[in-house]
Amino acid sequence: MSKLPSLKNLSYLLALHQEQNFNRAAAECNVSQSTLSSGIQNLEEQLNCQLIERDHKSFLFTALGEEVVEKARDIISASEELLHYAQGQGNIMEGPLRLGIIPTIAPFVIGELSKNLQNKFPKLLLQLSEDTTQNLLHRLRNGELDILLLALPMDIQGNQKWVLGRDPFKLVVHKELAETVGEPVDYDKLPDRSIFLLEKEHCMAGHAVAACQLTDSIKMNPFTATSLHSLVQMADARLGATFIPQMAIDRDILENTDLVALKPTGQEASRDIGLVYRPTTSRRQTFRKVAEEIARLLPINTLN
Amino acid sequence: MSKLPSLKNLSYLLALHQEQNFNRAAAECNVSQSTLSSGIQNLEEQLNCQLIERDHKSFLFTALGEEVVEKARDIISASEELLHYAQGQGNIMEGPLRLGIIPTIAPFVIGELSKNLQNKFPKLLLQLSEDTTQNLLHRLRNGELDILLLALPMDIQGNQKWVLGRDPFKLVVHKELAETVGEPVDYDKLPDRSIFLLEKEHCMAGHAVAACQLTDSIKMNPFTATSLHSLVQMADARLGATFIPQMAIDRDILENTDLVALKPTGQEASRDIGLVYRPTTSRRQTFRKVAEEIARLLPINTLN
DNA sequence: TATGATAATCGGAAATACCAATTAAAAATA
DNA sequence: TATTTTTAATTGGTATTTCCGATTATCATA
Repeated sequence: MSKLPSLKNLSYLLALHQEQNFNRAAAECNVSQSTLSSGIQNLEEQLNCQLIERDHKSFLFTALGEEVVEKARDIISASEELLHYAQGQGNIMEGPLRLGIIPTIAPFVIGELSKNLQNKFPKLLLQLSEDTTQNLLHRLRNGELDILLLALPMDIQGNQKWVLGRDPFKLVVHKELAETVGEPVDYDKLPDRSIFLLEKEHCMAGHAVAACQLTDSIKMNPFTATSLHSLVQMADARLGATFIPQMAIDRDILENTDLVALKPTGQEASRDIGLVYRPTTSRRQTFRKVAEEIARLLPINTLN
Repeated sequence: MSKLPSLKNLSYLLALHQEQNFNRAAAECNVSQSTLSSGIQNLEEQLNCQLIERDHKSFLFTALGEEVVEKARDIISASEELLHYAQGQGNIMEGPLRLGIIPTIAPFVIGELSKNLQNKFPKLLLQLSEDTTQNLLHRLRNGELDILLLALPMDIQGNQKWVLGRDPFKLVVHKELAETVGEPVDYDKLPDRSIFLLEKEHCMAGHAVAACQLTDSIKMNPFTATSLHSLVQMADARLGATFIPQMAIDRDILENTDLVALKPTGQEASRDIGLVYRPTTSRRQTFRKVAEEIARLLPINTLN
């Protein structure tokens, strides 16, 4: 049986894949360029296959090389986890935890969440990162993040998830408009193009439309906002109505406005909130405890 | 950041855990005893924790050591998989696949299965192993086996599963008894203590009792058999009736007997057949293709 | 008390990992 | 076009690590 590749060489390969440049990758690994170069050659020899196509000046990862990178990532991160685990004397709630959250959830949970985690697991080092669903999924794949807090349904690619709970949508309008619209909401009473939503990079626009059965309605305004807070300001300026998730209202996003929240049409006008992680992780237990903490903060907790 | 442990030292630890003896473990790894000894010490230093308690003469793995062994196993096997994968130029249906099957399934699928896999994936090296559910689960944990074909429901511990299909139970009686019993079966027409089952090491006894709603019936005979073929012989000798899964009947287990198969009472008198694997595996795609092949051989295929 | 088995330790030899300097080739710039 | 810069591979030498055989220390047991 041939010898296993060394973790060192695998980490060289990962750095090279990330930097796409031998010098920068070598610097990243704190070794000389020649060391990294021969490390890669060594690896190719051991694996008995071509990982990168040399182009005399530059290079390109082969298809096989890309796949080896994927697998190497899992091995390296499992090894890092083993190291942390052992150094923490087996305490799984210790060390860094890199959590990615989408912008329509983050501001309404991170305060309470980090406070609670800090209390219960003082050695856990929560590192938050706010980004769009697509970017977060990419960074999860990279190994740059450990878990993601997303709104579902969503294509989570090869990953696994727990559904933590549900977050109802409310139609938010100026109080002077509330009576005209009624409750539950009758969209026909709203002027055309008077519903404002987030730009489509945010999944919330789609979720709200689907959950509230508003597909292709002429009621939607083509102008889109980039944050829930902007939407609230637009509604407060009587430009129209909008959908705001319950968790934002619970955190007083409507304070100091003249807005009211109405229950939209549709039995279950809500989005699901889920925690997403790589199927190859070996930190399920850690993630699970975090999942429980997050679920307790949601308007409707559906975690087992 | 501290240095990652080397795969070599991790494999020394695994060998030591398996052999529980430095000399044998060293032989296993093809290194000297001193090398293995210092490898372990080295590892403890790097991980900054005690993995084994030295007792001046012998030793014992600490709780933390046991857990590190678990995690190390995953890392080593992921590395071996990477090696195989790369050496096979990325062909996931290549190299050894160690499949464990329980005795009440094995004889009725392995013939067709190995033939079909051989045709479709000639480079796949299927290594079969027949054992009880409990032993198989233990060997899966060990890394001694890759996947298990089991009857469900069953506590599969921390593992993951796919349900491949369903296998109905039939009540098998001598043809001279068939008319008395009727169809669907009226158990009251059977004499007391006339139903024979497998010994309780086999999960099938429990599954049959549950599926056919026979709990604690006085109809059961306390004498138990060790194989389905014995049960068939006993029924053929008019000692009583028994339950036989459809897949066995499909493979002509009743040939050259005077037995008939009757539909038992109960809407869904059947067992589920599932494929079980470690959650940390990185060979899901390979396993999935095997799952599809197995599902095609079952009486009722329920795999997506 | 001797014997055998065990794991740790020690010293030296072999293998390797690493670096700095150099080379070679292409790209960017003058 | 000539020069400079950037890039990865190669080379040769050094430092480090790994490994082995021999030895030691400890215990169980004959």
